[in-house]
Amino acid sequence: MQQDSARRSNRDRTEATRADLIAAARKLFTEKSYAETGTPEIVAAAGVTRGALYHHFADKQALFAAVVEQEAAAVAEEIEHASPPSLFARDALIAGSDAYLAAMRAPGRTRLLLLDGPAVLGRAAMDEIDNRHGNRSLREGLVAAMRAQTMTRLPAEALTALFAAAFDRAALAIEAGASAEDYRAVLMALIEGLSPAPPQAPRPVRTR
Amino acid sequence: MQQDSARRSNRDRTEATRADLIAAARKLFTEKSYAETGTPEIVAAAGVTRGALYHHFADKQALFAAVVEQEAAAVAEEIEHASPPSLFARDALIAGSDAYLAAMRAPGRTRLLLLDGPAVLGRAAMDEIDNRHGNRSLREGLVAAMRAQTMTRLPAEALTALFAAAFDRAALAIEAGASAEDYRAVLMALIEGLSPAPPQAPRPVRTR
DNA sequence: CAGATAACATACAGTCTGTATGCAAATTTG
DNA sequence: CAAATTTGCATACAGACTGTATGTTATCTG
Repeated sequence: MQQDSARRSNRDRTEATRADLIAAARKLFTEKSYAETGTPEIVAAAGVTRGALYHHFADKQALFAAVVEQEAAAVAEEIEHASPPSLFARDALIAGSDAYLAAMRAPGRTRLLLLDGPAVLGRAAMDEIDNRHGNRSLREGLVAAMRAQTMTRLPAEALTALFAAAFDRAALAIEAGASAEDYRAVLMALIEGLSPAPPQAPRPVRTR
Repeated sequence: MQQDSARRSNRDRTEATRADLIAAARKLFTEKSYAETGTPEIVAAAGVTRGALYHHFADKQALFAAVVEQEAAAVAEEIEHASPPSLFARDALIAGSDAYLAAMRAPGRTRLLLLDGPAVLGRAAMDEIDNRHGNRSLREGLVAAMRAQTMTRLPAEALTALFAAAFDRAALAIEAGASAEDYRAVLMALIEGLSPAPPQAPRPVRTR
């Protein structure tokens, strides 16, 4: 009768405490910064001790990486949920853009994913995470737009990265209080600029 | 005869040790990251003690801010030096772009200015620094291009920020080993995309 | 149902940051 | 120009944090 909680399998225990740690860390990392959040505070919020943390994660960075991974997945999921994939290429791009900017309004997300993430894990690691989640749809959208609308043929990798960077900066600016419409307008103009289809003007692309 | 070094005015001393501290910090912050560089190491390299550091700077962040400020100024100076301001709007933009990408190849600069800077000081503070230095010419170039070539009329603030973000990401990618030509091509295409007036010779260039 | 192993908690060592204190050189002041 | 004061900086200290080592209990295995 006192064995209610003791009847947990080892795997369940691991899974539960890992989830608790990630959840507590996520809350704190989005409220404060990575540097300002100490492991004692995290484990206290999770209801365990630092022993548990260092049993499940190599170090503080590894826990942070798990949080980032989860949050990036959440953003990607929100986007996918908000933008039905069966639209015309450019419409899908626009819908995805708005969904991304909306998703990044969740408190602390910009700092977690756009400031602390790159600084703590490095740009390469963040690229890897992004490519596994959100950027995939962006890249596909851009490639589709390029293909469908004779968008200027450009290296997909670089194009995706630069657009992602612009979206990221827009999210940061909007959170800082800048005009969301201004940034949205510029983003749309950038997309539009690469899709010279509407008027069938001869579009020379001087790259050098 | 033993008073050679003691014959320094107070202001000279301050200036000298401040410069020594910033130089030592710059070297270490570009070799390692902000978090990995401790104040004991910095003061040792500068030949002073931590007492001097905390006498001249409020905290480690303030010293870091001074380093960032100086480095941003150096980048801006390199750009200005490399791109004569008396060219046609778009040519000036292109020259400035290349100069920026070249300047950011200095070891550790991308991490200092593009990763640690925003994370440690915040995006707002970095924007303030950027606007005081490098971004000014970018903004002016964009505005000039908009004006001269009937470039799509867009909010200058947002346009500048998003282009700056794209350039930043390009610098990071190039340093990470990505194809500089690919990124350059995309950047040029983005600029081109906003200038619907074809120059003169529409010769399509293979960018890939 | 022992023995091994996994999931923790506790204790410890090392390092770092920021502050407080002390002292000598420089500057100011009467 | 001597006394008082301020400045520049070194040393000493307090608190906190990270990662590791050790111990203990619960689970899994043969």
